[in-house]
Amino acid sequence: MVTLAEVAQHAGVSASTVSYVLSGKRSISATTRQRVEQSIRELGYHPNAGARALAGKRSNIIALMVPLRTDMYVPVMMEIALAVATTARTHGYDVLLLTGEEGPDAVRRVTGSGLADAMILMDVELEDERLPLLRGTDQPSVLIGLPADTTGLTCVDLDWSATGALCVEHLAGLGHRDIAVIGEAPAVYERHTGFAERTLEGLRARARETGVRVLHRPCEGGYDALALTLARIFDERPGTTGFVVQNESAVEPLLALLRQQGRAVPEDVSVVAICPDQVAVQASVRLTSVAIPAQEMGRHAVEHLVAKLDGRGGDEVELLTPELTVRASSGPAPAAP
Amino acid sequence: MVTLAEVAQHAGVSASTVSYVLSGKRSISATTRQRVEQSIRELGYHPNAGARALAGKRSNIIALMVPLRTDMYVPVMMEIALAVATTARTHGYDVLLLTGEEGPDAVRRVTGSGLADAMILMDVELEDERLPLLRGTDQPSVLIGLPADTTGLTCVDLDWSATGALCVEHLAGLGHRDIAVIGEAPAVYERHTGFAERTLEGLRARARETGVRVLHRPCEGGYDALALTLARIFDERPGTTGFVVQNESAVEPLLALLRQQGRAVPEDVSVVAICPDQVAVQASVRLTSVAIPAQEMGRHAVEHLVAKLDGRGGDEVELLTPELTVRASSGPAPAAP
DNA sequence: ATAGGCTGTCGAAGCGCTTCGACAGCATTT
DNA sequence: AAATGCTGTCGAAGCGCTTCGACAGCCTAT
Repeated sequence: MVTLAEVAQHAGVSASTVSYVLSGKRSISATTRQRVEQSIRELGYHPNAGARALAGKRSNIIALMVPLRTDMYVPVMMEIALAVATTARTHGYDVLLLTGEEGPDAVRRVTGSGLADAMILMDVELEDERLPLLRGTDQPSVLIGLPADTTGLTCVDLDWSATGALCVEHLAGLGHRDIAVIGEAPAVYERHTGFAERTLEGLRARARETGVRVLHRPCEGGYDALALTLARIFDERPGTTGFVVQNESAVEPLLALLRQQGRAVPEDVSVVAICPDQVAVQASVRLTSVAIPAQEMGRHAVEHLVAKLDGRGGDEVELLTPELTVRASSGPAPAAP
Repeated sequence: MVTLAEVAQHAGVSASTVSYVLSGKRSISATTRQRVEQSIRELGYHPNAGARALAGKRSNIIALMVPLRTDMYVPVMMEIALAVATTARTHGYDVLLLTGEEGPDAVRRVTGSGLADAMILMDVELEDERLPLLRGTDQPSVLIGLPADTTGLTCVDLDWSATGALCVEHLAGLGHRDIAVIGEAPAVYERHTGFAERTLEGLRARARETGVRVLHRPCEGGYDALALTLARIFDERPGTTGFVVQNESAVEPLLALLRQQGRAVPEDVSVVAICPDQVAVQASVRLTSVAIPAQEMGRHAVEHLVAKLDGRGGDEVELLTPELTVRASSGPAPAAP
C-alpha cells in the first residue's frame, strides 16, 4: 500500500507538501504540483481513509438511515437512496447505509465514533424518537420527511399537504362531488408517518373549501384487500365518482376492479394517483398523478447537508411543490343520474 | 468527545488495558474488566472509527455496490441491500453504499484507501469489467450473481438455470407443449446479465428433454409493450398454452390482457412467474412462481465475506436451489381442440 | 528455597495523515 | 541599502487507537 511519505520521497518533496497539493489549502508552485501529481499517478496512490479521518477530524462519509420495513414505496426509497449516493459522490462524500432497525442507537454509534460527518434520515415519523438525539448533537443532519416539530432541524420533503389539496382541486374542478381516498396500509397511519397524515389533512381542507365530500380508507395492497375496501366505499357512498390513491400496490387492483364492475375510467369514475411517474405511465390506464420526486428529494437532502458541513446555511425546511400531470384516468364527472 | 485515554484515567488503568478489554485479545481480570466497562458506560465512550481503522488496519466496513439502473427488480435489489446491511451489523460491520456508476474506479478507490475491508458486488455481468480488479487484489469480495468465469471468485446466486428448468418442468408436467417466455427488457440481455441468460439456457435445455417448444421474447414492462409482445407471440404460436414470466412489470399486464382476450387462467393458459413471493401473492391471480430469495442472497453473501475476513473459507460458488410454489395460475393444459 | 511458568498490566512505538509555526528566498517598498 | 511582505516549502507534533515486548507478582514443580 502506497503512503503519502512514499509519494513525497518519489517526488523529492516533503510529506506536508504532498498533503497541501492534495488539499489545496496552501499555495504550491506549478512545477512542484505537477511533479507531485505525476508521482501520485505513477505510484497509484490513494490516501488512507482512516488516517485522514483521524488527522483531519472528518471522515467524508454521510450516513443514510433507511427504513427496514418494506410496507410502502420501496422503489421510492431505493431511488432516494441512489440519488443520495450519487449526489454525495459529486461532493466527495461516501454513503454509509444504516437500517432503521438500530433506531436511536445507530445515531449514537455513528455520532460517537466519528464514523460519519453527517446523517440523512428517511421515513421520519411525526414524533420520531431519534429527533432529540439529533437536536442534542452538533453533527449536521437532514431529514427526508417532516416531523411535527421542526425546530432546530433541516427537512426536505414533498409538500404533502399541497399534494392532497392538488388532487382534490383537480377532481373538484372536473365536477366531482364525492371522492374516496385509498390510503396506505393502516400500520402506516398508526405509526404517524408524516406524509400520510399531511396528505389527508391538505386534502380535507381543500375539500371543505370546494364543497367536496371525502371518504378515507387505509388499505393494504393487493387485490383481495382492495376488493373489500372498494365494496365498502361504494356501499357507504354509492355516488363516489373520484378516487385519490396513495398506495402503489393498490393502483392496479383498483383499475382492474373498476373495469370488472363495469365502471369506465375516466367516463364513470376518475382516478388520481400519488406515485412515481413510472408507475403512472405503466399502469393499464395512463394515470393522472402527482409525482413523488424521489431523486430530487435525495439530491436536495445531500445539498443541504453539504452546505451545513461547509458552514453555509442553517436549519431550514424545504417543501417541494407538487405537480399534477393530467393523463387518461381523470375526466369530467358524469352527469347526475 | 470521549477518548480511550479518558476512559483509562477514569478507570485507573492504562490505555492498553482498556483496549484489551474492548478487543478481548488478552486476558483481563474480572474486576478490572468490570471497572473499565463501568467507566465506558458512565462516560458514554465510543471508539473513534478513524483511529481504529488506522491502527488496526481494518475499517469494519463492507462496501456494497448496487446497480444504478432501475430497469429491473428494484424491490429485489433493495431487499438484498437491506439484508446485507442488517446481516453485516450482526457481525460488527457497517455497509458503505456504492453505486455502479463509478464502475471499476470505485473498486480501486475503496481498495486503495482502505475505506472498506471487503466488497459485495451486485448486478454482475457475464464479462464484468470489475472482475480483473477483484482478482488482482487481496481484498476479499463476494459477487451476487454469476459471471462467465468464476475462477478465483466467490459468488452467491439463485441457480437460475435450475430455475428455468423448474418452470418448464412444471408446465411440461401439466401437459403444456408450447410455451412462451416473457423476459426482461432487451437491454438486460444486451449487456449479458447472467441471470437472464442462464434462466433461458436452463429452460431451453429442459424443454428439449421434455419435448416442449419454447418461444422467448424480451419485453419492456407496461401494458403497451406487453400487448405488442403478446400479440406477436400468439401470432407466431397460436397454440401457446403456457407462459413463463421473468419480468415483474409484465406480470400484471399479462394477466389483464389474457383476461381481456377471454383466455382464462389457468383453464386456457397457465402462467409461471419468476418473482418475489410478495408479487406472486398480490397479483390479480395468485401466481404459481419461483421465488427470488433476495434476503437469503444478501445474508449468504455477507456470511461468505465474513468467513473470508476471518481467514476461514475460500473461493466458492454457492447456488441457491430454486423452489416452485404452485398457486392458482397454473393447471393442466387444455385438451387439443 | 529456587527456578520456571502463568497472568494481568503497563509503556512506548507507530499506523498515515493534517496542520501549525518557522523560515529561506525573492520582490517590493522606503 | 535596509526593512518589509510574500510565496513556497519543510519539520514536527499530534489525532486516538492497537499491539508488542517487558515485567511484576504469584503459583507450581523440583
